[in-house]
Amino acid sequence: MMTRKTSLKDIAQAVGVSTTLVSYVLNNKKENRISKEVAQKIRQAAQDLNYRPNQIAKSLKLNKTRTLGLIVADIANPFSAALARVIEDEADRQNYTVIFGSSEESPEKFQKLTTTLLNRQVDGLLIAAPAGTESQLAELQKQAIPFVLIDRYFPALKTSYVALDNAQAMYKAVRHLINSGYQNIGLVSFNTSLFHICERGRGYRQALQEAKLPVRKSWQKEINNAHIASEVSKAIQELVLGPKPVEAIVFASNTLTIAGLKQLKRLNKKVPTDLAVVGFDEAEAYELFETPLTYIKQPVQEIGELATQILLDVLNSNNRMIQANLEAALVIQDSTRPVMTPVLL
Amino acid sequence: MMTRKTSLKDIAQAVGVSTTLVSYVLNNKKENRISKEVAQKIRQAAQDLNYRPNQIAKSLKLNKTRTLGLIVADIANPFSAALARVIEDEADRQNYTVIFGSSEESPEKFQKLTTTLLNRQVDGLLIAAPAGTESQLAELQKQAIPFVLIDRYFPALKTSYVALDNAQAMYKAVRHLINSGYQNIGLVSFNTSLFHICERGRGYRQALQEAKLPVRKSWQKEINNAHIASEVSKAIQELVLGPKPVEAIVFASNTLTIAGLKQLKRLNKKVPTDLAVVGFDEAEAYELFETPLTYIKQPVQEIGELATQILLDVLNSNNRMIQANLEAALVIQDSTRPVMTPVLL
DNA sequence: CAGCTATATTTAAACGTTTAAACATTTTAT
DNA sequence: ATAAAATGTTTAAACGTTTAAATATAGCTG
Repeated sequence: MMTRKTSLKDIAQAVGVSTTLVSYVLNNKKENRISKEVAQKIRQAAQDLNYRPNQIAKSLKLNKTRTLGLIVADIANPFSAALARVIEDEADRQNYTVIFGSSEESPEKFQKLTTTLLNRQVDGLLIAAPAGTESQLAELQKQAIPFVLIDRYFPALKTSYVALDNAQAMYKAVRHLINSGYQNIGLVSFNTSLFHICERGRGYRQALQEAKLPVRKSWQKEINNAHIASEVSKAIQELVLGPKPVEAIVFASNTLTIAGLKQLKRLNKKVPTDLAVVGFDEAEAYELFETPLTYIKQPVQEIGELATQILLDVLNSNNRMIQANLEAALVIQDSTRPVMTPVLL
Repeated sequence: MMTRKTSLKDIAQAVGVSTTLVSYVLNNKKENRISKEVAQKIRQAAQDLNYRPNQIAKSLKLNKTRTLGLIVADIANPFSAALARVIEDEADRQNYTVIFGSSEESPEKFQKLTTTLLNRQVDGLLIAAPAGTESQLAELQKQAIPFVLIDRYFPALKTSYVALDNAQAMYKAVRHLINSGYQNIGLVSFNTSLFHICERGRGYRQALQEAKLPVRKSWQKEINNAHIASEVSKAIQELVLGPKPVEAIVFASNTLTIAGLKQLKRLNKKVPTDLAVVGFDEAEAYELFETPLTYIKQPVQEIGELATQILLDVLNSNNRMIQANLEAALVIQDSTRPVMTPVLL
C-alpha cells in the first residue's frame, strides 16, 4: 500500500542506468555529453513514476535549503501580514520558500524562533526585531548568519536593513498639519526603545521646532504596547479634554491609530471639526471611520521586495550591505481639512 | 573564517568517542547503558561547541520533517491571518514548524503550492481549499498524503475537516433578525461553488421559510470574489434603493461585510435606523463603523487547534477521521436593534 | 575458571541527493 | 595505424543523522 516515493534510484532502475546519469539529466547538467535518447527515456520515466525531487536530501547535500526565515512582530497586525505576503511572493519568484514566525515583541520568543529557524537550516533571515534584541542580532552577525532587518533597525549595529525614513515621514505629517492651520498638535506613540519609533517622535518635534511652535511633553503620549486599548483611551481623553486640548493628533502606528479612532468615536469627537487626525500605515479599518483619514503610507511592497532581494544577493554572495530608509507617502484626506482662518470668515 | 557548524562528528572527536554514542546521549536514548561521566563530557562538549542538531539530516534519516504545510485562502484576510497564528502556536507547542502559502483562491496557485510543500517533505497539510480543487484533493488522498481541511470542505469527499456549521450560523443570524422584527432581509454572499458558502445561503433561506417569509431571488446577491468593491456597491445600492428595499442585510463574509459597510456609509444610510446589518466574522474594522455591529463570530481558535490536533494525531498514526462543524456565536449589538412595533408607539 | 550476564561502546549501513573523477567507447587527426 | 580528443556513462564518496547489530570489557555465579 503505502508506496514509497520514487527516488532517483527508482528511475535509474527503470531505465537501466546509474542514478548519476538520472541526476544529470533531470538537472540539465552535462547536457552536451548525454545522448538524446537516454535523456528522453529518463525524463519519460521520471514523469511516469511521478518523480518529485526530495528537497531534504538535496538540502543536506548542497548545504542550502532555499528557505528563508521570516520573523515578524505580530502576524495578526495587517502591516506584518502585508509584509509577509510580499516577501513570500518575492521569495517564491526566486524559488525560495519562507518559514515564518511571530515574536509578539518578546525577546525570549525571538530567541526561540531564531533557534528553531536556524535548526531548520534556513539560508538566511528576514527580521523585524523586537526591542532588546540588539545583542542577539550581534551574535547572529558574529556567527556569520546572513540576515536583513526589516522595518526596525539599530543604529549602532552595522547590518543591512530596509526600513522607513521614519523621522521624515512624521515630519511630513506634522508639517502638513501646520500648513493646514493646526498649531496644538499631539502625538500618540509608544513607550519603547525601538529606534524607528523614537525617530517618529523626533520627526514630530523637529517639525514643531522648525515652525517655532512649542513642544509640550504633555502632548506626547507614550503608550505601553501591552496595554494599547486602555492607555490610548486615557491618552486621548487627556489630549482632547485636558486643560490645554490639542487641535490635532498624529499617531505613530496603525494599532495606535485604530485604538485612538475608537476612543474619539466614543467621546463623540468629530473629525476634523473638533480636531484633525493623521493615521499611521494603512488599514482597511480606516475606511469605516466617519471621516476619510489622512495617513502616512508605508511602501510595504518596496520594503518587502528590497529586503528579500538584498538577502538573496547576499546568499548568492553578491555581497552588499545596504541600509535603506525608504520614503513614506502622505495620503491627504478629509481628516486634516485646512482650518478656516478667522480672516476668511 | 566561515567556520562550519559543529556536527555530531565534531563532538565525538572532541570527546574521543563514536558519533553513535554522542547521538544516543544527546537524544537520551539507551540512558541506562551509558556511563554518567562520558554522558556528561559529551553534553559539555556539545554546549562548548554550540552544537545545533541539523534538522535536515535528521529529516532525511527519519523520513519525517516535523513540518506542517498550511495553505490559506489569502493571508491578507484577517480570518486567514488569525487562523495561521493559531495553527502556528499549536504546532509550535508540539514542536512542529509551519510553512505556509496563500492560494489567492486560485486552483493553479493551489496546485503549485501543494507541490512546493510536498517537495519540501512536509509531514502533512492543513488546507483551506479554493473552489475547483476537489480533484486535486482526491489525488492527494489517493497518494495517502495526510491532510485536514479547514474552513472549507467538499461533502462528496471523505476527508477530515474542521469547519463552521455554516447553515446554522446563518440561520441563527436571520432568526435573530426576524425575532427583532425585520421581515425583508437581504443576503450578500458569493457567487461560488464553495460548499461552505452555499451552506450560508441555505441557512438564510431556511430561516425565512420557517418563518413563512418570502424568499426573493433579488434579495440574494451573489458577488464575484474578484470584484468585491464594485459588485458589493452595486448590490447594496439595489437592495436599499430598489423598488422593494430591504429592512436588513446579512453578509456572508468579512470582506463582504466591510465592503458593504463602506457603501452604506457612502449612501449615508443609518444603521439600524434605516436598516439593520449582521456582519460575518470579526474584524477590527467593524469597531470603527458608526454602529456597533451584530456579527457571526467564528471560533477561530477552536478551528485552528482542532484541525492541527487531528493532523498531528494522524501523523502519529492515532488514526482518526473527524469531520467537525463547530458552532458559531452570534454577537448581538446595536446594528440589529429590535424594531419599534406600531402597537407600542 | 568456564560460562553467563550486565554494562559500555563501536561498526556499518542507510536516508536521497550531488559531483569530481574514473572508465569505456567512438571519432578525429596525423 | 596510433595517439589524442570527444563522447557517454559509471564509480565512489560525501552531506549529518539514526539505529540494529556487533563487539569489548567487567562482574558475577557456581
